[in-house]
Amino acid sequence: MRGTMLEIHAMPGHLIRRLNQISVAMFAQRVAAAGIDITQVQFAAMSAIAPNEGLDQARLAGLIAYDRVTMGGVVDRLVEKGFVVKTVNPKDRRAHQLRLTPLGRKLLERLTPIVREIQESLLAPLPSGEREAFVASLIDLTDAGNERSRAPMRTA
Amino acid sequence: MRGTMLEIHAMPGHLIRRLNQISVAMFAQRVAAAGIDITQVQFAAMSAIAPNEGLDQARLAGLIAYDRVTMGGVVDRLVEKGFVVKTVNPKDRRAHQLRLTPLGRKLLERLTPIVREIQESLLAPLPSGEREAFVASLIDLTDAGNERSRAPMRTA
DNA sequence: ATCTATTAGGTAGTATACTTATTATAAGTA
DNA sequence: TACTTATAATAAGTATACTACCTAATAGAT
Repeated sequence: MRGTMLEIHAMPGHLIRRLNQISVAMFAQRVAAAGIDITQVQFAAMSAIAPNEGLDQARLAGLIAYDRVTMGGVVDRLVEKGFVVKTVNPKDRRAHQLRLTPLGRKLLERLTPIVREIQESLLAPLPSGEREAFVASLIDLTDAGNERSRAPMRTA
Repeated sequence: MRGTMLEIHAMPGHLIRRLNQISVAMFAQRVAAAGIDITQVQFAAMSAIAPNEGLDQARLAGLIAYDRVTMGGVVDRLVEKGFVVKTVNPKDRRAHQLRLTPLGRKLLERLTPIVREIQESLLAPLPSGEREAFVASLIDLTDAGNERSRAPMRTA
C-alpha cells in the first residue's frame, strides 16, 4: 500500500468541499435529466428574485450570500436565457431592478419540486434519525460563520 | 418586512455551499495572517504529494477528489511558487512525476498545525458534543456520494 | 450649493471546477 | 507488425468566486 490514509480526509474543510462538489454534480445531473438548462447558483438567484420582484443586484447578492461581482455574471446569464429582466430604477439610476419573466416564473415552478427531491437524495445516505441534526448543525455553522464569509448573508 | 424567509435557506445544498465559502474564507484569512501565500486547494495538493512523492497528476487528483484538468492548473501554480517540481517519467513519458521541493516541505510543516487550528475554528460554533457526529455525517455523505461527483476519490 | 461619504455596478485579474476535444504515449491483441 | 483501446496531459470554452479598483449616482452635512 502506497501512502496511508491522508489526514485531510478527516478534515471538515476538505469534506465540506467534497460534499459541495457532490451536491453541485447531483443538481446538474437531475436538472439536465429534466431537460432544463440552469445551474444551482442560477436557481438560487431566481428563487430569491421571485418573492422580491424589483430588488437590485446588491440586495439579491445579500439575500443568498453571494459575492456581488459574481452575481453580476449570474444575472447576465439569466437575462440571456430569457428568465430575468433587468431595468434601471428611475428613482436610483445606479440600481438595476430585477424581475422574473413569465418564462422564468414557469421554469421556477417546474424546478422547485425537482430541487426539493435533490435535497432529499443528498441526505438519503444518512440514517433518517440523523438528517435533522445534520441540517441543524449546518444552519448553526453558517449562522455563526456568516460574517467571516467574504459574501455574508444580509436580509435587511 | 419584504419577502419572508426563503426556502433555500433551509436546503442542505445551499447551506453546504455557504459553509464551503466560509471555510475557504477562514483558510485564506488565517494563512495570510501567517504570511503564507497558498490556497486551500494548493495545500490539499501538497499534503497529498508529501507521502506519495513521484506520483503523477491523475493519481494526485484521484487521491484528493479533484478534477484532473483543474489539478493541472493547481500544480502549475505550485511549480511557479517553487513548492513542487514536475519531471517527465522516463518509464511513461505521458506522466509527470510530482515532488515537493525542500522549500515546499518546509512550508507544509509550518502550515499543517495552522490548518489543524482552522478545522477547530470551523467547528467551534457547535456544542462540543455535536462536532464528532457532524464530521461523521460528512464522511458518510462524501463516501456515499463519491461516485456521483465528477471528480471521485480514487485511492487505488 | 458644495463637499463628503456611501452605494450600485462594472472591469480586470486570479483561482477553482467543470465539459468536450485533441495529442502523445502506452499496452493489448489479431 | 498493425490495429485498437486506454491513459496522461493539455487546450479551449463556460461558470462560479473572489480582490482591487473605478465610475456614476445618491444622500447627508454644512
